[in-house]
Amino acid sequence: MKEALTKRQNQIFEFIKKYTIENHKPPTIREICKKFNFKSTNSAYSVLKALERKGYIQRTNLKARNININDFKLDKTQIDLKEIPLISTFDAQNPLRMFTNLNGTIKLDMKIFDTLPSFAVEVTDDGMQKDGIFKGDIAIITQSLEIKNGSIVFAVIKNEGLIRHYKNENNEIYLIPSSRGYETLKFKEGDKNLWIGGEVSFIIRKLKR
Amino acid sequence: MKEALTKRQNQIFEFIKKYTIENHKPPTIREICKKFNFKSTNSAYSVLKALERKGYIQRTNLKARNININDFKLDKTQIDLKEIPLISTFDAQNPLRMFTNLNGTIKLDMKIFDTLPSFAVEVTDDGMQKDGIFKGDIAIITQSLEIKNGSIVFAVIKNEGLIRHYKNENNEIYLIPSSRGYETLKFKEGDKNLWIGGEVSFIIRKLKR
DNA sequence: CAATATACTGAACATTTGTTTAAAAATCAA
DNA sequence: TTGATTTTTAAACAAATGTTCAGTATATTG
Repeated sequence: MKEALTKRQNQIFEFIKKYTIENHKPPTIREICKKFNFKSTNSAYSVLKALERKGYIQRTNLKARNININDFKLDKTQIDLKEIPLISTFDAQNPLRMFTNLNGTIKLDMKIFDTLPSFAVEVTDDGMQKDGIFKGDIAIITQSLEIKNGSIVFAVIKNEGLIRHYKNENNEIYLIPSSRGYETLKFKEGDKNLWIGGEVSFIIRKLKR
Repeated sequence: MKEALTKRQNQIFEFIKKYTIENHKPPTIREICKKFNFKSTNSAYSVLKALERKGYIQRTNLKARNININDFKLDKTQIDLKEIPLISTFDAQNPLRMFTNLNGTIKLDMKIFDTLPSFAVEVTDDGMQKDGIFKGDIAIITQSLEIKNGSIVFAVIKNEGLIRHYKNENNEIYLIPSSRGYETLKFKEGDKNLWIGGEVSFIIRKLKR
């Protein structure tokens, strides 16, 4: 169990968490000072040292904005929402166009959906049923640079969107379903007809009715 | 419509997004240089200027780690949101007690979660895997007066919570799993050891990692 | 072709940001 | 009360980080 925080330490810790969630980066020491009307940077600095000693944050000396919050994902006090587009039209050749013709947006509670999602899309077939992903589910997609083999991705092929397992081998991209009755698709890397939107980070399914 | 990015600009833009997602803060210019083996900070710097001019990022002069990705804007309005408790202890004899010892709350966007949910609970076993409900999923429960046979319900038996199919026949309540290896449970109607919390209206599953 | 944008290097410079030291006041527990 | 810890101020310094200028090379476009 971590050592308890003083009132001031907790105030500053909460501020750091809130700032980080809202701004996608931690505050500088001087920004903390401004928030709490500190006249000296050492006011905030010494509290940071205490927070680090007690195990709430980790820092690297001399690096700007280098407060790393421990157990960031277990945080239950913060309520923060991110609004992401729900896309409904698909265009592999021009992915940006998909974001101009939306089916509205969804607000997600970042306490639960904690991977900086990029957009949402409705699952259009049962090709991944074996993985518990069904037609009609809403898939939350997180864009990432490197996608590992085996990851479940959202792919756009021409004007169709699909959820499939991803495999890249010898510059060939395979989109592999998990259920029978669906074909594995094969593409050359760089094929303009294929756009990998990102990894599926969450599934939301409506059950009732 | 945003102006298209060059290959290099896109590489760097993707790197910034990935870094930000993984580190909860944007990279410094020198960190970008290191990633791409640039010898001069201006190599990255000039690309940042291009990304800003094309509307993909926003920056503030002279601030460390001040790349703001335009897609990542958080929304703080609370319209159409409902906050529900996430329960983690179970007590069939005294259900109200479960709501005093919470594991926090979740905010749901009522555009998606549109059935007046009552509370949320983590799925504790794989007894409903055939229905695509896995251990670790978050189940959103909606209380309702009439529960039809076949509905998927959240039931509390003594001090344990379960997701099962519901069946009421001849004043006997059956809790039926969908996967092999799990037993059907049978109760007399009115049994104090059983509390039906409501129907499962949504399932949220984290996939990545 | 010329003009323009992109992609980089190199070196200095400016500003922000983190760090240290010294000290005073406030708080809290023994 | 006494002593330890916390909180805060103040000032100077060190390091990181962003910015600018000058220049080369390559591709792209009209």
